[in-house]
This record gives sequence, structure tokens and C-alpha cells, in this order.
Amino acid sequence: MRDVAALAGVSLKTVSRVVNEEAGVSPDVRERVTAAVQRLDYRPNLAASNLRRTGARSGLIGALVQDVSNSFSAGLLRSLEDAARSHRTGVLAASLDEGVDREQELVHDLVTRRVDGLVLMPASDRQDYLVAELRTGTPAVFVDRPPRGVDVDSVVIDNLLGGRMAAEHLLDRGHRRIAALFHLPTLTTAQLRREGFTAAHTDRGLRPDPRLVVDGVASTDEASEVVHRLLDLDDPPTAVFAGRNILASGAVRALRERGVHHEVALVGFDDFPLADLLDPPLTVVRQDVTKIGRLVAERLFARIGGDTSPPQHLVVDPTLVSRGSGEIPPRA
Amino acid sequence: MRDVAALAGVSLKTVSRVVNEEAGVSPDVRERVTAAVQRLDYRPNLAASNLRRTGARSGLIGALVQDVSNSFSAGLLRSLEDAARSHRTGVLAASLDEGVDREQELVHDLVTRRVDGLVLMPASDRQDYLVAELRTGTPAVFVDRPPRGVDVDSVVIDNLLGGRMAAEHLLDRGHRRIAALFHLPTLTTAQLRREGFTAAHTDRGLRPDPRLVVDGVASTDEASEVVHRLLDLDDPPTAVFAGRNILASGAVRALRERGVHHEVALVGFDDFPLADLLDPPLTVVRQDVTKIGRLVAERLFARIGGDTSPPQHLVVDPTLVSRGSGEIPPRA
DNA sequence: CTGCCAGGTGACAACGTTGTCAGGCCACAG
DNA sequence: CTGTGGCCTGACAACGTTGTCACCTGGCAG
Repeated sequence: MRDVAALAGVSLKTVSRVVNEEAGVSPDVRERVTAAVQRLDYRPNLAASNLRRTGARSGLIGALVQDVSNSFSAGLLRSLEDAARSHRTGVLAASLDEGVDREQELVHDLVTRRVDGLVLMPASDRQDYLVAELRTGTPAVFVDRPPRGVDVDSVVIDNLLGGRMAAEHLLDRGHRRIAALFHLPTLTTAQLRREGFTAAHTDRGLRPDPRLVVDGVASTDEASEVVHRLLDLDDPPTAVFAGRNILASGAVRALRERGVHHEVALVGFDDFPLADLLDPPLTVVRQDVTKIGRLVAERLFARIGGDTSPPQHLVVDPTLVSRGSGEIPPRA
Repeated sequence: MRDVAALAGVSLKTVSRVVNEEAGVSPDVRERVTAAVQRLDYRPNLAASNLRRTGARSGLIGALVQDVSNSFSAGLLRSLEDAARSHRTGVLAASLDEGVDREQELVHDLVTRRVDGLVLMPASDRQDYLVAELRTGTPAVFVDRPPRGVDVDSVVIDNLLGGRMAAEHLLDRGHRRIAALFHLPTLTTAQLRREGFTAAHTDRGLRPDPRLVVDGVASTDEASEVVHRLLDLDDPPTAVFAGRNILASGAVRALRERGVHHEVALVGFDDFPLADLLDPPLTVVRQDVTKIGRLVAERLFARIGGDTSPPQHLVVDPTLVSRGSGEIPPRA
């Protein structure tokens, strides 16, 4: 900047004025400075600028997701990126892999980096630690899972409704023995999906067979094993509800291995690419990632802009996408 | 920091020393400062610190990929993230969507932000503009597509070999009429895959039917149309090679729609989740994203660390994953 | 007792930028 | 001619931190 000022024969402050497009610089000076900037390939130092400016922003938001490479997280990040771009803001993303310690570390790191805001798909049960972090004034928005121990904005889908929709879809088609696989019951999302599943039965005066409802299924392989086991029962299920995207893959594999993929109905939770190319195409309860990302960004940038209204907890309705696997009728 | 110094009854510099774990501070002073830091919830300002320190790093690398939400890019980012973590560095990712202008803008933005390094999956044909950007000393590594107009490190797969492997796999199984779909011929990757495909034929004294080789297929839907059209020929292909992941989806759909998915062989390029759950499971030429990401990070951090050796152009061999669709024999 | 050294500490300048304010110039009204 | 006001411009301090160097203290050798 000093060099630019020297070359243009003006003071530092004038260069600053030109670079920041402030009013009140005569056209010829402006031109001289612009030329010097070009010639010397000068780039303002954002860090120094932020340091001096009062209430300056880093132009960065942090996003902690379960895994950058899984399709749900990746889609969310993409949606955030698009929204952030219009605020001239970049997205600094990191994967938690359900690591509770990692979550705390990364939040601390991001706050120290002075990100303008935080998007959090938490791995932890409770986030009391956040209270101290957020005292610095960094706003945070939760996504996919609601906050506990700290009251901030959140955007989640209606998991209760999602579970209910899946069960109703199958019950309406005559299924009475529906297996259901869920993730760890400590997770609110899994719990609500399970409740919705049960509620759909109760509404119709039915009761799910407890042996067919399995909690704590954590991986694709486990899901596959569980489905195999359930199909071995004397009175096997005629339909399966996989309460999470990776569990659906396991279920598909197991049904395929048994050769019953055209006989046992299957509904998954969370859509994924190619679900429509499976045989039969997979019926799923879909979360609209793009919309969720948009809402998250909306809340976050409102907070960054100074919104101090009470925290909002937005709930997005899932939709059921019928593709074939969920419309298989029960075996006679 | 001033407050911490006041509370601990020491000078600013001493606080700095304690925070940076420098030697030569008496234990009791260290303790007093640490306590004050805790009590006031003090966080060092990284930007200010970097400003003062000579040759300080921002602890950020920029990664420009085709689309953060596509499985190849997302996998790559994840691999980069893991490597960057061990260098206490964050990954700032953005999507190009094949936008050439966007590429230039974003690169400029990232360099101005003083990222420590740049990972680029370019959308542009040539990157002459980079020469000026890199004069600031920011190292860059290209991935998936080689640099043109600027000489920097790159990591790509052997696309020629990949195309050849796919063709050989099908030729070895007796196929003689193999359709092939490629992306824009202006892209080096597409061009090389095509050349490999042709070379495999030539090696065996064969020649691909030019009517079966289609360039410029840009989307899933287009791929589907093209396959339909080729199957309408009097002498239709007995196998299809889809030269890019999204083209494979289109091909699968078309074959499925014609009900010939168990009669016409199919080999895709680029693996994707669930490819093994399709019917028949999809045979693909796979790029090892994790390895590619690791190599990219290795080169980049070597450069950041001061490596000034001549640019390296690493080529990773693809592997062929046989799953079923590629092993269908030609119709009698 | 003096001189020296090592260890601990602080004052000050500097990093690259911008907010504040003062000053110079010119046009125009009185 | 003088005074007033508006338009440009620059000097200076400040943002939060760290590198440099000087200072102080106490211990120990001569």
C-alpha cells in the first residue's frame, strides 16, 4: 500500500479511499491510484482492515457437520454456500464424525478465528459449553438436531411426522407386520421418528410388534444383519422402515441377498442420489436439504445483521416420495 | 488482552508470552496470567497476531471444486480436511459449477484472504490468469484436471488407462459393438478417456464403430436419450461405456426403461455410493478419492513448508471394480 | 565489595489498514 | 477585498498483537 501511494504520489489514506470506493476523491487522483494498484498488483490485507474497522466481519461462517462427504451434509453445505455467497461470505466446514470432543475443539477454534457465525449439526447430547463460547457475540444456528443446554435458533425437520408418514404409508397398503430400524435412542431425531412410527399404529388401534422394532442400529452392516435376523422369524415382517439413510442401504442389501426385494416393502428416511435407480426404486421420506440450508442461512445472517429477537425453532415438513419399494403389497 | 494484563498485574508482553507458551516466565506469573485468561474468557486475535508475526500463516487453505455436493468433490474435500487437520489448518471450499468467471473471482478472493494454499479443480480451459495471482507466493495444486498456461503441481488419474481398462474389460468378454459416451471433447479428461477407449480396440486390430461413440454428452438426461437412440439402431451395441459418473445414471435409466439391463453390459467411470446396490450392480472404473486427496494435501503442504522443487504431476492409476453389469456377455 | 551474568519483565515500535480531524484550496456571496 | 463554506487531501492515532531491546533483580565469582 505504501508502494502504491508512492507510485501514485498520494498519501496512504487516499489509496485507502480509492480501494474502498469512498466518495470525495477527484477523478484524476482516483485514476492514478487505480493504475498504480494494477501495476503493483496490490491486494488489500483483509486481516489488517478488519483489525482497524470497528465491528468488521471476517466474511467467514463455520459449519460443523456430521461428515462433509455424506450426501445430506454435502447438500446442506452447498445450500449454505449459495446463501453465504450473496453476503460475500465463505463457508469453513469441518466433519465431526459424531465426535463430541472434536465438536468442542472445533467450535472453540472457529470462535477464536472470529467467524461471523456458526452452523452446528451437533454430535453431542448437550451443548452447555456453547454458552461461554457464544458470549463473544458469535451467533449460532443448529441444524438437523435441536440445541440442548443453550437456547439458539434451530432448523430441523419434523421427525415425528416423518416417522408417522412412513408407517401410515405402509399401514394404508395393508401391512400389519412392519419392521423398523432406528439409530441410537439417545438422539432426539431417532427417538421422534420412533414415536411417530408408533403413533401411526396407535391411531389405527394397532400396536407395533416390539420384536420388530430395533433401536441402536448404527451402521449399514448392522442394518443388514438385523433385517436378515428379522426375516428369519417364524412370523417375519412384510415391510421394513429404515429410520436413517445409511440403514436403508443395509436393508436393501439384505432384502436383495434373500431375493425378497420385490416381496417385502421398504421405506427409507432421507433421500439419496440414485435411490430412483434401485430395483425396485426406493420410496423414502425426504428432507428438503436445499430449503433447510436456506432457512439456516436466513436465520444466521439475520443474527449477524443484529437481529436480537427470541430464538426461533423452525420445523420443516418432510415429504414422502413414492417410487416403488414402499408400494409393494403385503404377502398374501 | 489489556484486561488480562491488568487483572494479572503484568504487562501486555508477558500475557503474550504466556499465551504463546514461550519460555522464560516464572511459574507464579504464568499461573496468575492463566487464571486471568480463564476468568476473562480471553481469546487471542489470530488476525492481529498474524499481522505482526513475520511469515505467519492464516491456517486456511482454499479448495475450489466442481460442486461441493457431488460425491467425488465431497469425498475429496473430506480427504483434504483430514490431511489439513494435522497441520492445524481449515478448508475453505467453494463450488464452481463449471463457471469460468466464478473460478477467477473465487481464486482472487481466496488469494486476497491470504489463504496458505489453493486446491483447484478447474472449470476453465486455461489458467494463465493464475500466474499473476500466484506471484504473491500462494502455492496451488491442481486436481482431477491438469493445469494449462501455468506450471504447478497436479494430481490426476490416468484417464487414458481408465478408458482403456473399461474397453478391454468389455472386449475381453467378447463384446465387439461397444457404445461409449463422453463429456465435452474440450476437456482433457474426456479426451483421454476416449483415446484409451479407442486404443484398446486398435491394440486388438479392431476399430470402434464411430456411430457408437458420442461426444459432448453433458447431463444424465442427455445420456439417457443417447442410449435410447443407440439401442434403436439396426445393429445396436451389446455394451455401453459411460465416461463419467452422471452419464452412468442416465445409461442405467435408459437400459432399465428398455428392460435390457440384464442383457446389455455397462461400465461406468467414477464410483458412487450405492453403485453396488443397483440391479445389476454397477461395474465401474474407480478413482481412489481418498488417495488423491492425500497426495494433493501432501504436495500442497510441502509447498507451504517451502519446497521449491520443480512442479510434480502425479498420476494415480484407476482400478476396475467388477460388480456384475460389466460382466454381462454379448447377446448371441 | 565490585563486576558480571542469567533469568525475568516491560517499554516501545511495528505489522497494514482506516477513523478522525485539521488544513489547503477554490468559488462565491457580502 | 474579506469571510464563509465545500471539496480534496494528508497527518496521526489506533486496532490487537509480537519482535527487539533495555532494564532490573539476585546470585555468585573474583
